[in-house]
Amino acid sequence: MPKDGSINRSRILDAAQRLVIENGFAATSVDQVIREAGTSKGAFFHHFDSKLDLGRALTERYVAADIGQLHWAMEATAEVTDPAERAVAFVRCFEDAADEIMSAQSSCLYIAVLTERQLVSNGTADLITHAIETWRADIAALIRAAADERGLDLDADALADHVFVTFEGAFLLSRSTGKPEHMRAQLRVLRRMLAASLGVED
Amino acid sequence: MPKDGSINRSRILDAAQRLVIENGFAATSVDQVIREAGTSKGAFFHHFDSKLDLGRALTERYVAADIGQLHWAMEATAEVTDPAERAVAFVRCFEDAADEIMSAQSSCLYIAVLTERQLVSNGTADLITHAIETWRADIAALIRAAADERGLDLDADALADHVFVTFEGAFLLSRSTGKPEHMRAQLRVLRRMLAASLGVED
DNA sequence: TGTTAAACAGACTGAACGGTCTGTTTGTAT
DNA sequence: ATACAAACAGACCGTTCAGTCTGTTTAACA
Repeated sequence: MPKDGSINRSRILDAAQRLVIENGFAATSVDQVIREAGTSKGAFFHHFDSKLDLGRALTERYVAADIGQLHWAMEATAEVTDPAERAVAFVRCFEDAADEIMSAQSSCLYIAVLTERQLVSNGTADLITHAIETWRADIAALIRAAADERGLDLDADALADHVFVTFEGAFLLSRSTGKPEHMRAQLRVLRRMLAASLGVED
Repeated sequence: MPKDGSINRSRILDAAQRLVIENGFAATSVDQVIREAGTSKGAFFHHFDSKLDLGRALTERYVAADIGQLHWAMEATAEVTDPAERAVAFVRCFEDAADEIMSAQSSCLYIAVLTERQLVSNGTADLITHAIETWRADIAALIRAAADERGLDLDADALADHVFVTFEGAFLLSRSTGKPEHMRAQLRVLRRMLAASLGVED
């Protein structure tokens, strides 16, 4: 048996993720990735069939981490029994973590992937859609419960999707202005608007 | 004097805009653009110094149209005297126009531009930031007036930015899922949350 | 300790890229 | 008519790209 290739594979993915988020997918070359990862062409094409396959693998890993964050915030607010209050607390989780998130990554991989037509039409975007639907299902369940309890009439699915929308929109706003603090501000706006919509006072 | 080059220049910009929004900037080649525009390399580099210069020109034109839409919606709601109600009506303008917007363009040029590092660091992103700030100023003025009248404590600038955030986030949501109807749904969510925040009843 | 197959290195290739250059067309002003 | 400069066409060039190919290294197991 040979040596463990997963370490090198991870290094390639790490380097590629940084480069793709910063420069875009098409603007990132395989040579750049292997240079940054300190490896070779042979290693790269041993682990990935093609550059598009790298994009898919990159997205797969990113989606898993993304869904991990969803579950983390859900568990962190499990103690809050009232669903409306929990929904607000859920958003507050990310608001509190916003600065940390933005220092770890200046933008989001999803934006780079969804920009590239090749990745959208080869099924990589479907992985992102799966993440979106997972977030939607969990959050909409909270919102539906809150709406039932409080007799509110609202589109739970669309409201749930607005969390994703706020994240991605705020990433773009931060990227354009060069001000990462927009993420925190936008999550705060979302939380306060959500609280107002669900009738939760601050 | 020679013939009018602005027609050809516009055709190049039109073709480039479609291709860049659909495929991304780096993934769009100059040859593709001139083929689609039915012109030549000579014409292209007569009108634009480089591919990056095309990106800048593309963004300049797009920003002008974007600010045009802002002004259109402001004028269309000029009759509404109450600032809070006008802010809600302003969002409703775009909600009503959502399907039309999405059939004209499946995504937003800003996303493609902000994905590309070269365009962010060469100043093209600053043009987008100018659009963002123009929207912010106009909308925040409405919100501040509404907040004053109704004694509300809220971050008018961040709330105003959330319109941009919702647009861009919804573009990405639509792009990933392949469902343009998300734009309308997200603008509806924004309108209803904004109404709840400002104390405007539907 | 020799065998084996995965892991890796790096020179190489053909195609595609952005950009250049030379020459031709176009319309207007004289 | 002719001069002229902007508008345009397309062959061409050096570079970079994704991907290939040949050979070497690595570590578990017989």
